[in-house]
Amino acid sequence: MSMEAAQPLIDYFQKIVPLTENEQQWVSECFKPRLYRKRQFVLQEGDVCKYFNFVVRGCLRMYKVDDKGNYNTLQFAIENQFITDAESFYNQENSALEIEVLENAEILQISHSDLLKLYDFSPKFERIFRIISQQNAMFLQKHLSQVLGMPSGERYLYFEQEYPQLVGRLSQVQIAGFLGITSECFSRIKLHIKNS
Amino acid sequence: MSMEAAQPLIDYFQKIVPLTENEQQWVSECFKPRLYRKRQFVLQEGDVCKYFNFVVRGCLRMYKVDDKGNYNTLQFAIENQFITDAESFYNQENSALEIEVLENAEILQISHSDLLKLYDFSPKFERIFRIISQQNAMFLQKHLSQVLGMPSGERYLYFEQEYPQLVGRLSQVQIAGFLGITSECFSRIKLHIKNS
DNA sequence: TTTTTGTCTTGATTTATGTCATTGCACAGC
DNA sequence: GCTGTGCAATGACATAAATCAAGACAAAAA
Repeated sequence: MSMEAAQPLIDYFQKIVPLTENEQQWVSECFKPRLYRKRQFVLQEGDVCKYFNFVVRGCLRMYKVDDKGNYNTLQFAIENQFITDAESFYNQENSALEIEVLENAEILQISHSDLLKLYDFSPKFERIFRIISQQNAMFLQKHLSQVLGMPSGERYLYFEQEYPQLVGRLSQVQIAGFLGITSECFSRIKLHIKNS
Repeated sequence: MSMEAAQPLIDYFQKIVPLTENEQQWVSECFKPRLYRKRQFVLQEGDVCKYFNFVVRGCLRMYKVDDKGNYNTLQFAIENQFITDAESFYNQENSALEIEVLENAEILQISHSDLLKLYDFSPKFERIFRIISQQNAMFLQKHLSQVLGMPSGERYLYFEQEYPQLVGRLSQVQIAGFLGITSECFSRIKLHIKNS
């Protein structure tokens, strides 16, 4: 694959720390582009999460299926976002989650061992992935604080406000799974809020 | 304060990456020990989270108070654990959360600017805090996947299994706040599970 | 000792949400 | 044109959980 496949990711990194030609070269070599179609899986339950994923284009979701078959969604990812089961990837152990493609997607993937090589090649990558991990933790912390104990009406408003670019792109069922409510409940809340 | 105040933290770091004498010295100087009494606050809503906190001894919780006055708890922290409002600390903006001391505690605190100095002093600290951030993200991801859409019975079992060392140390109200349920519900669930 | 305080339990009731079933609609494929 | 498919809306009903209230109990304070 040509060098420019990794360009969106290199641009992303450069906003954090400028990279030398050589470092950019390493990024291009370590991150492999891959195309996925809608409904395919980047990660399936029981498998090890082999790659740290960067979305160049498309849309994905990561969720846990519970006993009743509900899709409890932890995260969506669109252009210029990362999506990875942190626990499975860093510990290289079997995952309890799935990552599914919602819209045909182009992904840049780095393996665990290649990421370790990248860290050793330049401390800049340590910094970049420290910051990415921090941002990931911030996102999870914010989301947790919103869904924990909040009534469904507030969760709906929070989603609309926090992720306006996702509202038109996802189905109600998908958003509901992210907020920990059913799609029927979601539908009723929408009606209730418009009327108030 | 004497040099050995930071020793538990240095030991913690050494398990990730061995440190030179000089690096240990920097840790001792950047992290300031502070004593807190039960019911005091390390962070109050509306303030900026000035410090990244490491618990040497004691017990703390971080929570968001909602409209109804519930304590929606994101995290507990005991010996050898970190507790910080990531969003407020990294962005140095006002916090929506509080960090409260549940048992008299000894904390090691580093300011945001001192942490940046530490990063610039040695890339080892980039690595250490990358790994700490990863662990934090893993914890949050796991907790989110458990409380999102899971019935209260399963949340209870999950807590007992995942945090046995906390069960005897926290009150039911405190655990319930972490699981996103009321203490009455928690009490009934306990009864129900023993009988089955 | 008695009082106070906090925690847990238990019951009665209300409320929010889930569940199940049905309908309508838009869209893709034949 | 149909026909299937997926998604959203809505109604009827069931159920889980919150709420409100009371009482038991233990530990700490007076």
